Amino acid sequence: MKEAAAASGPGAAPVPGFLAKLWALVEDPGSDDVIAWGRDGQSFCILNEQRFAKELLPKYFKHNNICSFIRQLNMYGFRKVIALENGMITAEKSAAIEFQHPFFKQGNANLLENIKRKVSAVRAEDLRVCSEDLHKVLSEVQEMREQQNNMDVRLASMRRENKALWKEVSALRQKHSQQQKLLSKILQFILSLMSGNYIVGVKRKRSLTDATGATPSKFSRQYIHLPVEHGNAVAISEHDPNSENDTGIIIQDITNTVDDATDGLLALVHTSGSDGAPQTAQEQDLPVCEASQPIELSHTEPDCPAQVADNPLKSSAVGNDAVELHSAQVNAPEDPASVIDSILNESNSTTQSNAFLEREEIQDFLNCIDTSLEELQAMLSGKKLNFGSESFSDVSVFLFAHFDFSNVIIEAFTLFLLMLAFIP
Amino acid sequence: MKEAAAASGPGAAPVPGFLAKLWALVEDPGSDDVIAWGRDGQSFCILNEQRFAKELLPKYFKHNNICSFIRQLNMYGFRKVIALENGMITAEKSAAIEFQHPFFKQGNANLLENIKRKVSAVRAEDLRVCSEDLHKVLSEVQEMREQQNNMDVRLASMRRENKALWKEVSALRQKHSQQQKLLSKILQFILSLMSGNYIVGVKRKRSLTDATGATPSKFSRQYIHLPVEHGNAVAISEHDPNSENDTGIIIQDITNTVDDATDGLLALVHTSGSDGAPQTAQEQDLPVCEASQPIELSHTEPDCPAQVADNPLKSSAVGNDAVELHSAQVNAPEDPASVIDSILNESNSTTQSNAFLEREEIQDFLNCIDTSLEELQAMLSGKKLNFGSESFSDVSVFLFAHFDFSNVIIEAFTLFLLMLAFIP
Amino acid sequence: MKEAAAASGPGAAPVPGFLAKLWALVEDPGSDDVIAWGRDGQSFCILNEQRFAKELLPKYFKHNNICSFIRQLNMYGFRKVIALENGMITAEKSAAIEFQHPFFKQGNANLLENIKRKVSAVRAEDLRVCSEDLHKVLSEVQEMREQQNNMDVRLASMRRENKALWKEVSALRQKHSQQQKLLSKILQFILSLMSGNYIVGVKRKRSLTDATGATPSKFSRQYIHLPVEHGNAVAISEHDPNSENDTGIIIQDITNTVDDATDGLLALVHTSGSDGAPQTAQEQDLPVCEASQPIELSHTEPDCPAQVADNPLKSSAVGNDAVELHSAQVNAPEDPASVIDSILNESNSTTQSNAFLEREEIQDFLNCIDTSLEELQAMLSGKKLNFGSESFSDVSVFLFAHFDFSNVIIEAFTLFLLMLAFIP
DNA sequence: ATCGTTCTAGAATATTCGGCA
DNA sequence: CTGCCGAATATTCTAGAACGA
Repeated sequence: MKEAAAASGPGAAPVPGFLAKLWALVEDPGSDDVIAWGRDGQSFCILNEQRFAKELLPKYFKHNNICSFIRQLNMYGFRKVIALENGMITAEKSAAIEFQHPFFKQGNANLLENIKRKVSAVRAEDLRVCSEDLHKVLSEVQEMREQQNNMDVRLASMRRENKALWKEVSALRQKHSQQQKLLSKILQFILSLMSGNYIVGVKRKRSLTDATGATPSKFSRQYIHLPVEHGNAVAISEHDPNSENDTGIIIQDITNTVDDATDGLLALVHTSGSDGAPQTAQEQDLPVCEASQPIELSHTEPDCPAQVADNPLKSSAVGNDAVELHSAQVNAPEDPASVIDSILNESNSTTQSNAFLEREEIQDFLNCIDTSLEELQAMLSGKKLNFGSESFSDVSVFLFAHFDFSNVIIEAFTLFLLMLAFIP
Repeated sequence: MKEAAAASGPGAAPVPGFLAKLWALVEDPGSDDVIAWGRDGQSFCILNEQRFAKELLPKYFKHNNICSFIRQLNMYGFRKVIALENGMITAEKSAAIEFQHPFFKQGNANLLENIKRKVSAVRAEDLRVCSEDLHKVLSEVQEMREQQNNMDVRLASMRRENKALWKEVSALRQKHSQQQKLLSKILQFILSLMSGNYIVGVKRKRSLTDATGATPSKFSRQYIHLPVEHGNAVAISEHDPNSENDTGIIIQDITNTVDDATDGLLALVHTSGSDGAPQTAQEQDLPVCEASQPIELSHTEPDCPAQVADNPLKSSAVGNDAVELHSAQVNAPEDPASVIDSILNESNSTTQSNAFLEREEIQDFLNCIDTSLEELQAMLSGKKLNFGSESFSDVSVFLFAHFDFSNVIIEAFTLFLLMLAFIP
Repeated sequence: MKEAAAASGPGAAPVPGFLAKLWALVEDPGSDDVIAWGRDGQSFCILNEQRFAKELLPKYFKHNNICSFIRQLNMYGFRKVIALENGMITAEKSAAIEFQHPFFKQGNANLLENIKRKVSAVRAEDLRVCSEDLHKVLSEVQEMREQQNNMDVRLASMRRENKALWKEVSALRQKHSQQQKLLSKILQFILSLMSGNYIVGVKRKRSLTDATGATPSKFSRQYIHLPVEHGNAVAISEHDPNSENDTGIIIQDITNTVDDATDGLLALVHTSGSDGAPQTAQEQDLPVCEASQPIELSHTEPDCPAQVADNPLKSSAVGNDAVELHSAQVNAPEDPASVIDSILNESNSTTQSNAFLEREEIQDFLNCIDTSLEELQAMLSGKKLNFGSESFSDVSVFLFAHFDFSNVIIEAFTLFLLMLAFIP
């Protein structure tokens, strides 16, 4: 009877107790009135539920509950066969219970081993899908959120970095601008030096001529002008479409930052006291305006102390003419000293208008030069030139009183003149 | 019987049929042997399952299945009371089935309305949870999406910023390079000045020698080289490949494009007439081109009018030697003028190689100095020095024909020679 | 009879009980007078509602309510067939009830499985919504994930870019610093030149005095040195609030802080003692400090040598004091020679080492010069030259001891002296 | 750890009720 | 008014889960 499981023999699949018992129950001819094979052995029927539960079940199982039995059936995949007459209200006794399973066929006990007990793996579908996916999504979202925050932080840090970079670049640009200005000044200086040379040369000729006894007064201004102008003029004003600068040799660098307003300030203070020697002082401002327009920063530094080196000119004694001349000229950009001065000063980096030399200033300068030369000529020609130590001293002072190179030339020239004077 | 539900009256909570029937069943004294109140009316018991199912159930429900009945009980929240004696296998048949519910108490029919049928609470729960979570997730996702877009924007803006930064840096680099070149040139200039100083000494000697009446043709090229070129500077037009400017003093600053390595070219053309002759001044414009290109503007200004002032050097008569010499030489690096020229030209926009002076050049320079000194020595030691007026004029030309500093030296030397000549 | 459902066999679609029972009812020939196939088996008709409900329904269902039956029919998608004669109010009682369904055709029991019971759209809705939303969320999340990764990549690339930018900026800063130093040197040089000019003037006085009969031999090289240096050294110390530099010609370059808009301050104070008075030289280093500190990169360039050379200026009387001073001082930037020297040297500190002259080389050069001069001296002294040999030699030394421009002046000055000497 | 038992729940269908167009 | 439908409940079948062996 209960050999179903045992009969399967050793090595065979151990058919669960329930199946074995069920097989035995159904097979047992003695209980056919209670439970028996159904339609051609394709299913089995419990004909008398009452008796089955109370009489048979306890013999095979630990209970007399048909519910438990049915539960087992379901657990093993058996399905109830729905009878048409089920619905009958007046059904009464005929309520037979019929179950079937693909592998529970009369005469095929060997199929039993294919019947497997269900292990809760079904319910997955809906909830699993839903909840699972949902949880997956949730975790994923959380992960992404973290990632996002992370990225946020990185982005912020990069932002800061970038700001710093901008500051750096701005500073660099400013520095560059500063340097450029300096360079420009130096170049101007050198050029003015060179041009000054020329002028001197030209003038010398004249001077010579004049010295010979000509009419110094004839020197038309323009005449001298030209070369001179030319000399400097070398620095020319080409109009930049941007029109930011229009004169002189301009090396302009307009950068972006307003900040750069800072300037190197170089003040030249000359205080040379020399006996009896006239001093020539000359100063000028070289306001270098730089139009800078920063992107966002806007602190303009008014650090430019517009420091004007004043020269008290306590000149005196002989040669004051020269002094006068000197004093007469202002803003002569070509004067190396002033150029240097401006280079050093350069603090006037106010707003825009990188006004180097205004054309008028240049004009003034040129005029100045002319005047100076004329007077020099006059002096030299109408002189008796006795070189006493004093006059000499005067000349020497004149000679070295200036800082710039053009003076050197002038000095040389002067010496030459003196020499000429000496030569009988 | 079935008034349980109906009896509750109108307006009252409509107690479900099952509860009403159950109440009636339990209350019915006639069925107390099958179903009745349990422990003090706190629960009810089915004393005879068999009879209850087959006899009573059909009277109240459309089935005779105790399972269905129990299902309903569970559906309404009734719980089975586990009897101790239940576990016994051989327990007497009287194994009663006992159920209880908080609101199913004997004598308290009014509580029944509190008993609610579970309507797939599970499903509702699940759905609720699902939907809830889902909406949570949705909102979260949406939030993240916004955040992401936000970040996207920020990133893009930073990207733009970075590009601008690159441009800036590039511009700065270029500007720097430009400056470096300029600096290099200036340095070269200064160095050449220094060396020129010496060299001039050498040259002077030769000039003197020649002036003596010797063989002008002996003028070694290099020797004279310097001064001459210098003198006339011999208008040098260096052709900038970019050809934007080729004359005049040009200091060009083209920032933006790295490639164009454009250079400021500064050509100086000096044409000085020889002795006694008035000098023709010739001026040229000094177009200052500044191409400053901000980040995006890209106007390359070809404003440099390639103005080439050529001076056919119609010099003549005396001193033509110098002239000839002049024409002969070009680009002697030691010549200050040429150095300046190159500074201004700056066409050497090679890579970085802020090529100042190559070591060999310096060596040459040193050698030059040595030679100069030696020659100077020689000259000084064996002197006869007779200066003719011609030679003088020549010298004067020589003296002023040049613009650079070396001229100063030359002039000084010349003066010295003159002096020597004067001294009996 | 009961085969409707059962007959479907195992694995077949389990036709719902209602459909099976309905099929059975309609098919059953015994009930054809109550319910039977309609128009050619395309539908079925309930011919006698009363008898059908009261006699047949209970046999198949748990009710005798034709409404419930019809409800089920509707539930399964059956539609009532409206008979034309239905509209008649006085239509005979025999008004049959006719229903039809696309898959309920006589002779095609196999189609039954296609008939689906309508499920409370609610549940479906919920599920659908759930699933729908879930999938939406899923796809969205996925999309965002991609986007995030994308952004991640971009961010990383920008990060790299930024690093490169930092490097660039750093390099630029360094380059700038280098240039600044160079410029500073050049400026110093020029200034020293100018001041040298002055000094020369002073010296001239001395020279004259000396030449008059003093002890020229006292002029040691160093001696001359001092004044010169001093000349520039005048360069004065203005106190920059930033206190980073406090002396001399200062060109300061502070990059990092935008605000501090530090200023290069270059103060030149010339204090030239009057004739015969010793000059006080004072020099200081011009430390150019560049404090650059990026946010995260932390390469602090130790470019700031915090080198403060102070010269207590114990200048005094004539001569040797100066010598002492001299020996005491090294690397006096104000000395043109040293300035140039430093300029040239400075290349070593840069990156690529635009190797100029090595300090030793320069030294060699100087020595060379000295030697040459000595020899020259010797030669000259052995001459008949009217000069006091000594004084001349001295002058020569003076003449060639320096390479810089001040020499030009010095030379001129020397010439002048010579001239004086010549003039009877 | 699998299986068995029991209680409970899920799910589909069934029945009923009520509403709507 | 009635066919159709939503909703609540009922019935049935099956499954989940706890617990014990």
